[in-house]
Amino acid sequence: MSSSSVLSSSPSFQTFLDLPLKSTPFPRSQLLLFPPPFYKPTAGAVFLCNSTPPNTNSSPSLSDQLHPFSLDLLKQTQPDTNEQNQDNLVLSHKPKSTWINPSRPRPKVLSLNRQRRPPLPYNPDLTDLPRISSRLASVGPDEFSAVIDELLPEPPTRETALLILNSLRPWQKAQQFFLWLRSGKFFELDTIFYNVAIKNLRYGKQFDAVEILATDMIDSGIELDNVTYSTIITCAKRCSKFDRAIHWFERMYKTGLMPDEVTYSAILDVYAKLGKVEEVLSLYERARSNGWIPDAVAYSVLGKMYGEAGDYEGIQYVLQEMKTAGVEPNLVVYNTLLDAMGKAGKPGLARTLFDEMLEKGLRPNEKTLTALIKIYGKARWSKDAIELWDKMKSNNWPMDFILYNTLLSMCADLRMVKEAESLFEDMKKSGRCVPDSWSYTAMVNIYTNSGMGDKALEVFYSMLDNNVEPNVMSCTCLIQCFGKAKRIDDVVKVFDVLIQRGINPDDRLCGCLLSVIAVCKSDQIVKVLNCLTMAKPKLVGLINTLATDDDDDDDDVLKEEFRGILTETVVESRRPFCNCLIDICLNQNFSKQRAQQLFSLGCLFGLYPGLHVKRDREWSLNLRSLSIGAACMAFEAWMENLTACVDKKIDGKESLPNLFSVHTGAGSLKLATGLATSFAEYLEKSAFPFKRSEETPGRFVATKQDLILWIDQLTIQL
DNA sequence: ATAGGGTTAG
Repeated sequence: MSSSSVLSSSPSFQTFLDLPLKSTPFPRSQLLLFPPPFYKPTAGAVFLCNSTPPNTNSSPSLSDQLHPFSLDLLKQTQPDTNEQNQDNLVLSHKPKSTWINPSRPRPKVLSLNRQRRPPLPYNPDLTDLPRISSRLASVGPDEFSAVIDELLPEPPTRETALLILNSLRPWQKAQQFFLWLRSGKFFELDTIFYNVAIKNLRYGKQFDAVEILATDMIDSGIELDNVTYSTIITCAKRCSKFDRAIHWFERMYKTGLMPDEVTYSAILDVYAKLGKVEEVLSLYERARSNGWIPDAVAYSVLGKMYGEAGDYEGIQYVLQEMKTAGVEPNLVVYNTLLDAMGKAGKPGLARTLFDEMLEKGLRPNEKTLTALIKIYGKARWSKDAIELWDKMKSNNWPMDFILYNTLLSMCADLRMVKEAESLFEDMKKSGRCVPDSWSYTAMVNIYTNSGMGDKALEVFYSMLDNNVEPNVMSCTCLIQCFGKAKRIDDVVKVFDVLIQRGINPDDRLCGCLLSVIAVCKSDQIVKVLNCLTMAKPKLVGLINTLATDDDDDDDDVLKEEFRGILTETVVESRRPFCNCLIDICLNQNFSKQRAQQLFSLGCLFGLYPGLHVKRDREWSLNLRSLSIGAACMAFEAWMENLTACVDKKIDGKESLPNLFSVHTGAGSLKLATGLATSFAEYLEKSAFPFKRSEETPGRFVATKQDLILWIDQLTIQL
């Protein structure tokens, strides 16, 4: 999971727990350290003339100059209405495309001409090359030097050396060969040699070595050109050293070299990967006003960025910009935008885009189809998914193992058991794709989702027989399934396999074990607790604390113990932990007070955001994503609150809304039994005045009158 | 067959 979603999912949690904040890749102040461009200013680049020479930090940076520019844009496109202002704010970041061709020319940020490659000289002694290459490819690191000497008794020509260098993998060989060439001094190693060497190091993600080479170039006075910079920047990006990528980009301006569009798109992608949408847009617009006609690659970068942000308006903006610039989307752009549409939750528009792409005569590839299948699966559009699958077969569109696995996962989500089985057979017969742990896990998932535990176990064992390493998810699915079926011995059996195989039980799996403990009979609990002791002993300790009645002053003990566990738990498992622990307290007859304490700690730690919604006419309680026990605790706490509210406002009842509602959700395919049913049962057993809504499944309502009447009765009873 | 940028699965 990405760090940004960790940050955004529960901000308040971090405050309370004093979690170490996941730091952004580098501080904003560094991000804004663009170089002071000191290249010869073009006409109209007035403010650039005033910038001081390089190597001082006091001059206005390019981004300082860009910053007000983006603020200007914000002002120009300020939304004129205040409805949906959240969405419009996003829109307002996107400049209108009429921006090109402004009255005053803007200072240059990129060169409109790509760096050209000199034509290659004809080289007659390339005939030996295959022999040399294949030999070097097969030789181990220890003999490498000796084999080079043997294969190249005569110094190679410059061209042969370049060809060999280019073909060497892994990076250690390329590095060795490069050093051999350098020490041999057969000819001067120019920029091209360094560029090829850097590219090879990039394959091996050796960014430190890349920087050493680049520094070496600088020290030796070898020119760094656009190819050098774009390779360094993309290497930094692939190694997640975004600050270094920006450092080298800045250095270009400092040394007076203009990036061309390749380098420029590379840096756009760096900012995009950092989620710096505004910076990307400023750079994009700035280059546009320089007369840049971006190509498909640049638009793919923009599209991907908006996809990651789930920003539908942004995707539309990209499409519009392409039209304005007269750029036709190619297959990659379509693939990116389709995926982006999926991430923005727009399956219908993805389908339309796909149709448009077909109409243009483009043939989808594996990635296109993977994106679409994922979207249809997520949207639960089984009809469209099956239709697409038929089309894939009849058009003989390409399949790869990722697409197979995506199809299998979709079948699991949509409970398409038959289809999954035939796909799985297809895959085995295809000859090209061998089922991997992902495929087997999808099959396990399919069977466990449908309650077919024995079938799932069968697939699980066939995975082991085929020497495919099971992953933790397959174990989690099985444990969940057997837990629901109260087959505790099978739960333990699966857990044992996991331990034997040395698979690390992750937080999800521990959450699953907790949920098993919540539902199993008391004489079975110890078996599961034994598993949990191996997986996460602290949770067993916490359960012991919960089993002990609170003697008034150990409130903080529980709080600190729980906090300690949550701090080291991944975000997406924190709420499930709390849910399950509450269920354990209630189902295993620990004191109810413990369940209440857990719930309020959960609220304190920000695990249950957005529980209450107050509108003028209706106050509601959103119990979706709570377990039944947690839902009851939340509901009772809410009722207590409402009672206090009504009592306080005894003279001003008009400030209360007319309607109160509780939402449990109707229960998706995945949670077939659903919270709604359990909550309805709970309400029936209690005297609370809420009734099931006739119109909306998963909704329970009470009027203000109901509530006041109920409270009055309570008072009389007391 | 000799150097650079973008797209695929819980």
